[in-house]
Amino acid sequence: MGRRRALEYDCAIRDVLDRIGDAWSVLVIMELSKGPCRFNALRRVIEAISQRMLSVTLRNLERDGLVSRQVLDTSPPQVEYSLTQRGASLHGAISHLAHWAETHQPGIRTSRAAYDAKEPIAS
Amino acid sequence: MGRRRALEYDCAIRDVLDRIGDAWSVLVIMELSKGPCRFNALRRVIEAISQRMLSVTLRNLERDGLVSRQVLDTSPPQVEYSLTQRGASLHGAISHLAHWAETHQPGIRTSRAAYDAKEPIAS
DNA sequence: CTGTATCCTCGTCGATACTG
DNA sequence: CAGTATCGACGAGGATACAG
Repeated sequence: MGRRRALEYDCAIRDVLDRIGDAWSVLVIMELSKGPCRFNALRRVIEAISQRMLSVTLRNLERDGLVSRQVLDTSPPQVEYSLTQRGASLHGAISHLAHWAETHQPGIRTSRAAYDAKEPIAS
Repeated sequence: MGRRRALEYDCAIRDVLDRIGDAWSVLVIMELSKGPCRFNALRRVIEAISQRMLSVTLRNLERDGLVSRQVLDTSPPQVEYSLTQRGASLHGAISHLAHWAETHQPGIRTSRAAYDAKEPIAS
């Protein structure tokens, strides 16, 4: 799955990062945390995602029991995705990290700018 | 910097995940949280990492002000890396996620096994 | 010891076309 | 509407060689 396993070192955290470290999983989780959503509705909200990646991302999340997939018996058939309890729990944990990120983002941006200023693109 | 930016959507959290979502940053932070460490010492601890990736990872962490680089005036010259306060703070946030991971890993493994059992490798 | 530069492989993802 | 299959392009990263 994805990139080569780093080590046995800290399996648990790596498992999670392998899942949410990718570009889209977090966005999907964030969106689903607002409530259930159908496939194409998600596509519209997360504009930049390709059909393939949304499909892959949802399947992986479902596989880990973070998202549940409910086929609605309508015509044409619709599929509704929603966070499971575990998914909601992960959303909470992510929020914690997101809070850290928001708190420290200004400082990080400053650090980056300072660093880049000293190492001028090295052409 | 890795992959294409997803969206403006949730910049802060994406910034962090772009940094720690990769295979090595978390391991480096974990290791440095135990105390300062030199380049090759890190290499030995994180066996699977290539020289190049350790270098790249450390530089990125330094750029974000998460790790500080201290050149020791010895012969031959040595370089000691350590977590900054911000880095230590991030380590705390990661630990929170790691705790979630450890708590839920058994359930996730179970879910995966159940899922995979239903979708037999499709060869 | 602590890196950087180059090359090359291999996985990842977007585009496209097609199915239920 | 909700996907899957195939293909091709791109880029991350390992190996290696070299530099300070």
